[in-house]
Amino acid sequence: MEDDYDASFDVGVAVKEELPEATSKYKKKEKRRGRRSNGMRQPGSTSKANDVINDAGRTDDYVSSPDVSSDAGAEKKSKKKRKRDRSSNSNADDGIPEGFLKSSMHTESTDGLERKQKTSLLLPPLPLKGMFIDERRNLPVYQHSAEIVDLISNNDVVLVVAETGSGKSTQLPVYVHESGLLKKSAKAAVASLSQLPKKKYGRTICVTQPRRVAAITLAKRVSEEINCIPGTIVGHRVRFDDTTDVRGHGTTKIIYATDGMLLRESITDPLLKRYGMIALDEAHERSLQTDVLFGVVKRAMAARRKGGGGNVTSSGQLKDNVDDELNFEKDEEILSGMKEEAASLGLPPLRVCVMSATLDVDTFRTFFPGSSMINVPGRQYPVQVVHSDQIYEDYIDAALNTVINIYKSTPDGDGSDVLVFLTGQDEIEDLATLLKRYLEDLKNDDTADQNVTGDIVQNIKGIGTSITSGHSLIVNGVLICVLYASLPPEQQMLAFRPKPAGCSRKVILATNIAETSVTLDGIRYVVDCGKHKSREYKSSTGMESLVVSDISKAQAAQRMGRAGRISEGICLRLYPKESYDLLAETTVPEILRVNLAQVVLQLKGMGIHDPRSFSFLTPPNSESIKKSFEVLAALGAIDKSMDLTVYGKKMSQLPLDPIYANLLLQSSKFECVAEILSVVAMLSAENIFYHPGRGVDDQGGLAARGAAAHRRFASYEGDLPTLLNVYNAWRKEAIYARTATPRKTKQKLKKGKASSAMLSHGDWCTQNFINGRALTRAHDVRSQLSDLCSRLGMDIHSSCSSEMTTFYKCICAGLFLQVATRLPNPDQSQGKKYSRYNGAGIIQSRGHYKTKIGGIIVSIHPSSCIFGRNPAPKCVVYTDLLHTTRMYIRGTTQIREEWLNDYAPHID
DNA sequence: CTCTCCCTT
Repeated sequence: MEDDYDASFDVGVAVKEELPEATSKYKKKEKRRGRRSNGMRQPGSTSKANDVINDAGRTDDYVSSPDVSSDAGAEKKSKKKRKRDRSSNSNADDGIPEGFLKSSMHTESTDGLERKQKTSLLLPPLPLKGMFIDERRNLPVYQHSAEIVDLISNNDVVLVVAETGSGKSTQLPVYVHESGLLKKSAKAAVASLSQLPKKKYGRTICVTQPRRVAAITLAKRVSEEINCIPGTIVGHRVRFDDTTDVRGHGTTKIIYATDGMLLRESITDPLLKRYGMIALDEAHERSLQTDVLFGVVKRAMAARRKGGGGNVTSSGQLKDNVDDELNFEKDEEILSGMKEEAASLGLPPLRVCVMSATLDVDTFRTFFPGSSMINVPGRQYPVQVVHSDQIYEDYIDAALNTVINIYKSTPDGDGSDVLVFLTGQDEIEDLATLLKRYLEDLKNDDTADQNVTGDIVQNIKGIGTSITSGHSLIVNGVLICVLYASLPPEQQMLAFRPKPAGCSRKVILATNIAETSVTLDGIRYVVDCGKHKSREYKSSTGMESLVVSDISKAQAAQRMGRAGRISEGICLRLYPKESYDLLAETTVPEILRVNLAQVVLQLKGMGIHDPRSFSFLTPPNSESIKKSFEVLAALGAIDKSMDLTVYGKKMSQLPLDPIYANLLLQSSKFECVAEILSVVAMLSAENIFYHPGRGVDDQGGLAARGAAAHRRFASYEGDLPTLLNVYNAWRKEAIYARTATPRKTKQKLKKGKASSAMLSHGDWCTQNFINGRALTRAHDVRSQLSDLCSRLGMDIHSSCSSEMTTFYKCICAGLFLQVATRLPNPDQSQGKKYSRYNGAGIIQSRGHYKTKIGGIIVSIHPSSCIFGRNPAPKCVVYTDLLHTTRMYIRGTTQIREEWLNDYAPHID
C-alpha cells in the first residue's frame, strides 16, 4: 500500500471524535435503524483510521495488467520495474506529485511471446491543426498521439486506458482522422474489385458514449477544436437529435453517438459499412448497451477481416445449462453470408478502439485476444483517503457528523465544497433537513455572526420559491444542495451554479448521479457512505427489485476521484479499511442484472439466430435468455423453430420493451392507436408526477398540494388511463414551444386556438406538479413512435375517442402476460395465512392479488390510483412487478377477466 | 399507506 502522504489532517482526527449532540438531538430514529445499517463485516481490532491511498496506486495497477498470462515471478519483476520508473519519472518541476507515471506503453504481439515495454516515447507527437492548440498540446494524450495512430494502423483492436481528463475522447478520433489512415485502408480494399462500389465505405469514425449529453458536448467541443461547423466534419447522433451529414450523406467523418444509437443502426446494417473505426468509450462502465455493442462490433469485424477466419460465436462460455437446442451452425452460416457481402462490397477491415478509465482490462483483452494496449496517465490530483475506525449503525448520522466536522475544522472559500454520496432521495432529503437544523442552531448560538444570508433562493434567477424552499438553502454561509436524477432540472442547477453571495461553502448531497453523469467543480471533500441502490432482476420470477448494496472498489475509486479534479482532495469513507478490502473489485455488469427480453429481440432483429451463441463480453445466465424466448414466443414474436415472425420483426423495429411494443401493435385491431401511442410514450418517460418534499419539513403543505393536483387526472379504472388524461390535458391546456417546431405554436396562436386560458408549458407543469422534462420527453417519444407506426402501415389517427371500453380491451390484449386477480378476502377463507397483515383484527390491506403467471402474491402499490379503491377491482393488468418492502404491482389498470378468453393467446 | 439508483433506443 502506498504511504507517501501524511494522513494527520484535521478531518482525519476530527472524524474520530464523538459529537454526541449532533446525533442524538436531530435523529428521528427507529425507522432508520437497521435499514441503514451498512451491514459490513465487523473489522478486526487493529483498525486504523488513517489509511492512505493515492491515485498513483491506481495508476500503477494499470501497469500490472497488460500481461494477462503473467505468472507470479513476472508480476514481481514488473513491480520492481515500476518502482524504478516511478522514481525516475518524478520531476519536481512539473507540479505532478511523485507517484504519477508520466507515460508507459505496452504492446503485445498476438502470441504473447514478444513483448515490448516502453516508458520512453517511440514517436514524436503529431502536429496539431485547428484551434486551442496550446491547450490540446498540454493534454496527457497528446504525447502519445503518433503512437496511438501507429498502434491503430497496425492492430485490429487497440485498448486505450486513460483516466478522465486525459483528452482521449476528444483527441484520439481527430488524430486518426487527420492521419488519413481510414481513407488509405478504404482505397486499398476496393483496389482489387472489378467495379467500384457506389458508396464509399469504411471512412467514418464512430465514438460511442453511454450518455447523450456526453455525445453532444464532445461533438461540439471537437467541432470547435478543428474549427468546423457542427454537423459537417464532426457531428453527434443521439435520439431525437441527429446533427450529422448536413452537407450530404457520408460527409461527416467523426460521429459521436450514444451506444444505443449505434446498436439501432446495426439492426439495419450489421456490417456497420460506413465505419472504418469504432471507438467504444467508457467501456469500464459496462452499461448494457456498450456490452451488447462489443459483441456486435466483434461480429462485424470478423465478417470484414481479410481472408476470413475468426470464430465469433460464443466459445463455450455458456457451458452450464446449454442444451441440445443450441444452434451454432445456423449463425455460422449467417456469418459467412456477411463475409461474402463484405468482400463483394470491398469493405475495409473494421478497426476497434476500446477506451476505458479503470484497471479492469482483462475482460476486454480476453474478449479481443491479440489486442494491443496503451496506457495514458490522467491528470488527477492526489486524494487522501481516510477510512472510519468503525462500522456505523446509521450512516446518515455518520455523514452528518463528518460534514459538521469538515465545516468546523477546515477553511471555507473557493475549492472547499463537500460532496456526500448517499443512496436515494429519502436519505438525501433527511440529511438536508438534519444539516439545516444543526447549522441553524449554530447560528442562533453564535450571536457574533449576524451577517448571514437567509434563504436567498428567491434571488436566483428563474427559480420559483414555491417549489425550491426546503430543497436548498443557505445557513451560516453554507449552501445545502440536493442532487438526484428525478429532481427537476432547475433545482439540479443549484449544485452547478457558482456560489451565490453570502455563501462560502457548498455541501452537495447526491446519489450516484455525481459518480459519472455530472461533474461538479470545486469539490475538495468527498464523503462516501459505501452504499448504492441498484436494480436486480430474477429471471425465474420476472421480478425486479431495487436494493441497497455495497459499492465496488472501482466505484469507491470513482467517488474518491471526484475530490481531486481541481486540487488535492480528501475522501472520507464512512466504513473501515477492512470493509473496503472486502468489497468486490468491480460492479456487476448491467447485462447480468436486467430483463433481457428487449436485448434478445434486438439481437434477433439483427439476424442472430440463437442469441445464446452470441459473443457476450460477460455472458448472461442462459436461463435468463431462455426466459426471454418464452416471453417473445408468448407475444408471437418468434415461432416454434425460434425464427423471428413478421410480427416480431415489426416489434424489433420499435424502441420499446417487447411487452409495450406488443401493446402498441395491438392497438390497430382496436382502432385506438392514438390513445395507446400516448400511453406507451408516457410509460417510456417515467417520473411524470412530481412529488415534492417527502419527509422534509414541508413548508406550505407542498406534498398535499401536489397530491391534490394529481387527483385531477386520476381515473377510476387505473393508472394507464390516468397517464392518458395527463397527456391530453397538457395538449389541451398548455402551449409547448419546442425549439424544433416553433411554427406550430405560432399557427396555434394565430388561429386563436391558444386562448387566454392556456398556460406556458412551464407554468402548466408547475401548477399541476408534473415533471416538465419527462412530459416533453414523452411528447418526443410519441412523435418518434407515431412515425415508426405509420411506416409499419398503421393508421396513427385511429382513435376510440370516448369509447373507453375498447381502450381497456386493448390494454388487456397488450398486457395479457401481466395479469393479476384478487384473492378472496382473507378473513373469510384462507384466514390464518394472511392474518399477520390484520393487526387487531382490522383488515388493513384491501386485498392481495395473485399474478396469473408465476402465481406470486402481490399488493397494489400505494402510488397507484387503484390503491385503496373500494370495491377493489377483481382483475388487473400491471406494468411493473417490484419487490421493496413487499411484493408490489404498479401501473395497474382494471380489466374484465372474461376478456382474456377473447384477446389473450391461451396461457396457463 | 410507499416512495423510483442510474442510463438508453
